[in-house]
Amino acid sequence: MVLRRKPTLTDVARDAGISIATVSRAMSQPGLVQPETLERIRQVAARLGYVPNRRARALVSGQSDTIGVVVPTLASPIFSSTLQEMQRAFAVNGYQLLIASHEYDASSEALALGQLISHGVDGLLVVGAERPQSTWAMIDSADVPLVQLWEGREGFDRVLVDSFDAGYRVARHLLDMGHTRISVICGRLSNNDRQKARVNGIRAALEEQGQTLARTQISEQALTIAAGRSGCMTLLESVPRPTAIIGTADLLAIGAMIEAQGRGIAVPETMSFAGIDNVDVAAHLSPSLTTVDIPAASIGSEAAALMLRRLRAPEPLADACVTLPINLVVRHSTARAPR
Amino acid sequence: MVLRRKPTLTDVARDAGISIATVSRAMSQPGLVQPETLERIRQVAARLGYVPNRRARALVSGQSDTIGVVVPTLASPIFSSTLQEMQRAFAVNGYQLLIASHEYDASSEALALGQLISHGVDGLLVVGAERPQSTWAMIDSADVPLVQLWEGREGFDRVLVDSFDAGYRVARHLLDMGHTRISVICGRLSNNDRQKARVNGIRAALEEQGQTLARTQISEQALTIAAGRSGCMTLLESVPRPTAIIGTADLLAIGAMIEAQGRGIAVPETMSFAGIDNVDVAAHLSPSLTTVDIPAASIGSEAAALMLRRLRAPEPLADACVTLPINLVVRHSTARAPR
DNA sequence: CGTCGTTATGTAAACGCTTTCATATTTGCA
DNA sequence: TGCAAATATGAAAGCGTTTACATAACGACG
Repeated sequence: MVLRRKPTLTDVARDAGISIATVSRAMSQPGLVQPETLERIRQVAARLGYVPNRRARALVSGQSDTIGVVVPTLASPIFSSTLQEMQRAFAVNGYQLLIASHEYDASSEALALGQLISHGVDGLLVVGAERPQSTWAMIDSADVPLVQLWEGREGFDRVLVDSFDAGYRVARHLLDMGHTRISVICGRLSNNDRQKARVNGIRAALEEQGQTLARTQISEQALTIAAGRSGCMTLLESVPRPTAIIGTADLLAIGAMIEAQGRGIAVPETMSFAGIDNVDVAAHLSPSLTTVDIPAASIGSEAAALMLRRLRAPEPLADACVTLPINLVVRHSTARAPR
Repeated sequence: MVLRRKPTLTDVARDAGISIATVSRAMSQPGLVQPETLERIRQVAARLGYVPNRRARALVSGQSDTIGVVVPTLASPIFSSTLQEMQRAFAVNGYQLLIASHEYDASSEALALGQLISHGVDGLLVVGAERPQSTWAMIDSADVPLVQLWEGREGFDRVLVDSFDAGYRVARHLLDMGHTRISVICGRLSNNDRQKARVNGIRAALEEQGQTLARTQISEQALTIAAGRSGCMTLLESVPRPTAIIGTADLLAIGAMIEAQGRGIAVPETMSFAGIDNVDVAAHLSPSLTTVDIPAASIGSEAAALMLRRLRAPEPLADACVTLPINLVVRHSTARAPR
């Protein structure tokens, strides 16, 4: 009784003694077929286990009900929550997400984008604006709606978060507390304009106070807790020792703080620690981590909303630009600088 | 100069003064066309910005180079790392991942699976084996290779992790340390056979020692740190107070431990805490968290390997079953029970 | 009672590609 | 030189849908 081949419109049509056009209409525009015919078709379809083939539908209609997303990595609490929200918003509207990641490698990203385009996605979501000219050219010629996340260039929709400001604010907070020796642990800067902007924001705040951010005050690391620890180890060796360390991602700050505590350094009395992201665990650490809240989930839902709006609009739209607010969350890992 | 329509094989063929069949061959089996013709075709294709349309290719070849994955949630460190590895393994082999999540809702899962199937994925990856008969029927009739993750029923490939044993081992560890009042914070049990198995494992270990696991010793919560805290609050009220709390997910255990510490309870001297998962942060907490390591990333790569093997095999294969080892990681959040 | 909308259904042409089969054209070898 | 085998290309038939366009049946209306 096992069918080797999946039933098609033709199979249903034959069994129902009717033409495939009518069956097709019964599936997509039920109003157009007579109620009793409709009923018969539905029964046959159910009996055969007919499932419409979206590839064929996509081929003729030009719509695939599929959205492509390219993120740097899936293994990050930030991108996870963005994706989670995005997936939810799109699923509700009948879209599936084709997800790719590239581990901060420009050519992997280009490859992934090319594949997604050739899969015929109805829309494309990308993180950041920094990519080779050739990749942009590919996106342009694909003629597919694009929404940029976090950072974005003009000409396409974008959901922005001011990473520079995030860096600026957290640095400013520490400066206001009287810190004059602030060091930074950041993620790999290449192909990561968010990390760059955060560091630049910190630098701007420091320079505003006549301070500088020397190379020796920066440790570039992978984005893990363990890397935060090792970054902290390095920075602790500099003389004079910093009174505050900013991790440009919470995981880095968390690692750094833990490392310092492990060495008997009192946090925040002797040294302050602050991050950016506001990941789940930050609020629960001891001491709880001062950080800048990045609304990762909202980025996902806003981006989805923008994309859906564009997909539904019959004529071309001017590109939209939504900037989401960020907030300094002062907790207990930062305090006035010791004298 | 902007092309409104994407160039097709026909466009390339016309410009190169050649038939579409040859162009098609030039794209997929370059060996079959004369070097100079090939060169000419390549130039025209490049000039036109031709990208093959995979939907059309999929329609005729029956292969979409697309793999569907359905996970309970994207916002979990565990599933994230599984997905990350999976995505990498598949990308290397030219496959794209269509990812859906269902938030532990059976009907959402069925919907997602239906959509993936109708998209014509070449393979399907699912978490767990617990789903309604109708969903299984759909999977069966789709006639698509399936790999099950974490738990799985016979008849399909599966990459297993013994969740029961994970629960058993962590409970056993506490029992061996002399604990007699062990309470549990677990995730929502409905539609989550991993959580169920972990709890059952714990129960089995307890009963082996003549103990029981009463309803009042279990707190069912969402899978977040905050939920772990609130679960801990509840359990602390029971009299006599437990001497050890197991979180059936690290996030729960972490939240619980933090809550207890916040109330001035000495960990592990007065109370022990243990989790399951071995998330990144577990090793870095103070005290570091005793837990059971679940090889989430390996699950992803193993599953991908199984799927790729099946996709490449010309004839049907017997279903494979890989069980990945789990390991109790004893750290500093557990100690002998106080007298 | 013939003409005109309606309404329900059928016919057939795409959509962009792969692939079989047929048709040259070239090469190898007796 | 002749014939088979190998090589390169083309013509055309799908793959499973959607969707004009055509057709048929049926009242309604003048």
